[in-house]
Amino acid sequence: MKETTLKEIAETLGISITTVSKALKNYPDVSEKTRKAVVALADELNYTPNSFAVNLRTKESKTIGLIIPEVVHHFFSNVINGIIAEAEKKGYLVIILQSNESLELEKKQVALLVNKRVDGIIMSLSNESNNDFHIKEILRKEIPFVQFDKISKLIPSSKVIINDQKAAMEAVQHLIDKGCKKIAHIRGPENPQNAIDRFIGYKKALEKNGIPYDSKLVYTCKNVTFEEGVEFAKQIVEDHPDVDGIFVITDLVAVGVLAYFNEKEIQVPNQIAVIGFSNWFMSQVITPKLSTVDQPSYEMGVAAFGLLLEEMICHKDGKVFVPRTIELETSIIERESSLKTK
Amino acid sequence: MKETTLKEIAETLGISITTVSKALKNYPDVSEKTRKAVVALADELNYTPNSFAVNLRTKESKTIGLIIPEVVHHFFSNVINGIIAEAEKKGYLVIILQSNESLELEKKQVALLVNKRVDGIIMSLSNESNNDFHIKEILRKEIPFVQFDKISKLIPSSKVIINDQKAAMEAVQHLIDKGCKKIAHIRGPENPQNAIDRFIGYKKALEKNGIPYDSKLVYTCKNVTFEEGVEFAKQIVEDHPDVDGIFVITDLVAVGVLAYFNEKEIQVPNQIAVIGFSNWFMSQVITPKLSTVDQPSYEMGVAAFGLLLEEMICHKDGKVFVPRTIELETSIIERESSLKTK
DNA sequence: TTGTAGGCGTTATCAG
DNA sequence: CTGATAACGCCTACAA
Repeated sequence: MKETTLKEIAETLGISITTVSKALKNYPDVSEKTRKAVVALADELNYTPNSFAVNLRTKESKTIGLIIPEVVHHFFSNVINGIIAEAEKKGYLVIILQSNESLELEKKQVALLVNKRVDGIIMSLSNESNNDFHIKEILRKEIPFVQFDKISKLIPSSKVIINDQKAAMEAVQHLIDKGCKKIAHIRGPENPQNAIDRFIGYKKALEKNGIPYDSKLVYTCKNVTFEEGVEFAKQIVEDHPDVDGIFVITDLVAVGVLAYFNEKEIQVPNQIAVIGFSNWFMSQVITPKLSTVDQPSYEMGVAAFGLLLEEMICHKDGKVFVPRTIELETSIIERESSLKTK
Repeated sequence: MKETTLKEIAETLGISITTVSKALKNYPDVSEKTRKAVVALADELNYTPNSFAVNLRTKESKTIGLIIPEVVHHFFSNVINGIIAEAEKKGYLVIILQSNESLELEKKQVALLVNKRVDGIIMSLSNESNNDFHIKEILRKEIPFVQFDKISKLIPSSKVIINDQKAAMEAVQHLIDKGCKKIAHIRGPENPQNAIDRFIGYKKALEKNGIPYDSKLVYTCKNVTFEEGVEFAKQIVEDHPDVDGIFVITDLVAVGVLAYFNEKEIQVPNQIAVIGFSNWFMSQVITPKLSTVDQPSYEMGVAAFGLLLEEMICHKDGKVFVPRTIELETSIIERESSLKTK
């Protein structure tokens, strides 16, 4: 299917390409008559500018890249949703890549996007990733860049985050308020900032309430899976039969914990209360319904694109952009799994 | 950040752009000596071809578009995953758009992708969409095109589907085998082909087993939500207290049904057995665990990209491509919600 | 073996 | 008001 070009319109109308281009872009210095003729013919031939050529001229692709660790993930798919919705409103399309929590893949994907000359990149780091060269390279190339969720504090870019420490503290405080005396923590991997911060929040909450911290009560996920939740739940009741509360890094793992307790008929919340993190849809439909920390995922996507857009505009105008950090509010969602009745 | 170009390399080396280009693409007619010099300098300057220029020359963007009704959806996010993984392997990037089940949005998005000159489009139609002009336009423009899941049979393109009729028949047969005598069906909206086919499968299964079809036992979702599941469950027990089995269009709605039954302490499966469709992750962690039809979502994505790639290659070579349909197998997953004990 | 020239389709500058 | 010309960066006949 041949596409119509400016040249064709110009030739059939017997005028120059320049004039056609101007007419279609409503330049003031085109006579009304020729403008109308051009527009009419363009409509008739269904003319649309060749975006490849426009890209080359303007050095813009009106496309951004998004790299996330996992697509099949309630939190991330909500973020994706926020980003693509907002991007589309502003005339940008979004290329999505999944790093699979692999640093190697992530590096390749950054290279792919840089190569593609996307106008900007939004990213949540893989668990393996940190202050690495490939990320610095994005900044060095002056490509507008926003981090969200799993960020590296060392990278001076805009960020969209929540206050993981505070949220975790509130979650643990919630358990304490409900009467828990000995609280275990199933934490995320060593490296990601949010796992670290939630762990710190857990410790701070204990400290604040005069509960001694015991490192034996902390269990560390490798892959943050349902299965790990099942396994750690088992270990916790075996190792520490007197644990009466668990703060879990994320809902998926917490659901594994509940599954084990259901199977073993361990009473939740009365014997052990459980609170998760993220407020997955799933959490409100399982039995018992899971208490959790609500994290505004869609809004994070919207905010991330907003920051990126600001930076892309500055970049285009040759202005200096000062990175900003947006911190969104979280809230405790109180459900059955933490409502002790005694 | 200025990018290095062929021109720069040529100038610093005092040779022509052509030679540089050839050297980098391993043309045979370049002396080993100059080739090495060029490659060395290119490496040093970190040269990568400007993809905008390459796009313009080759008329290829190595990018495909994907339009789906919902991103935050266990089935679709798995398909996305399959598509982007496979695409990346073959050197393609994927732009994702969400139609939100809106025909209007879908039309705009098709236009966006066509405009962007993606090399191909993969799509699952919105519920409102059918044999519409914007889809025909894709074919008219000879853009490689693959439909999956929610397809229009009238559009002559490649397709990746499951046999919804057969799968639904098997699901209902499963309920009958477990002893259900009066089976209700919560179906999807009127328009989408898969809702129609699952409904037909339901009827056929009844017929095959000599159970009279009763249109009053069929409830039609508008938006296919959890809430509709709750509401229809309520209606079903009120309208037909003797219903002993329900076949539900998809797991999300079925989970709503279970939630209502749990709340009202209606025994599942003994009083009413329930079977869903799609095998969401959620289905295996709720109580009771939901029986369902497993649908190979990741594989659908892989297959869809595979067909698209074939077509894109033919298209580039100017060969004729004959659309193909790949039908993937489904299977019944038997869990607690259909395991009557009497 | 190397280089020249033209073109992909659009946009911007500048002269008429 | 209109148009010629160059440029974006790369690719590829074709000529030298």
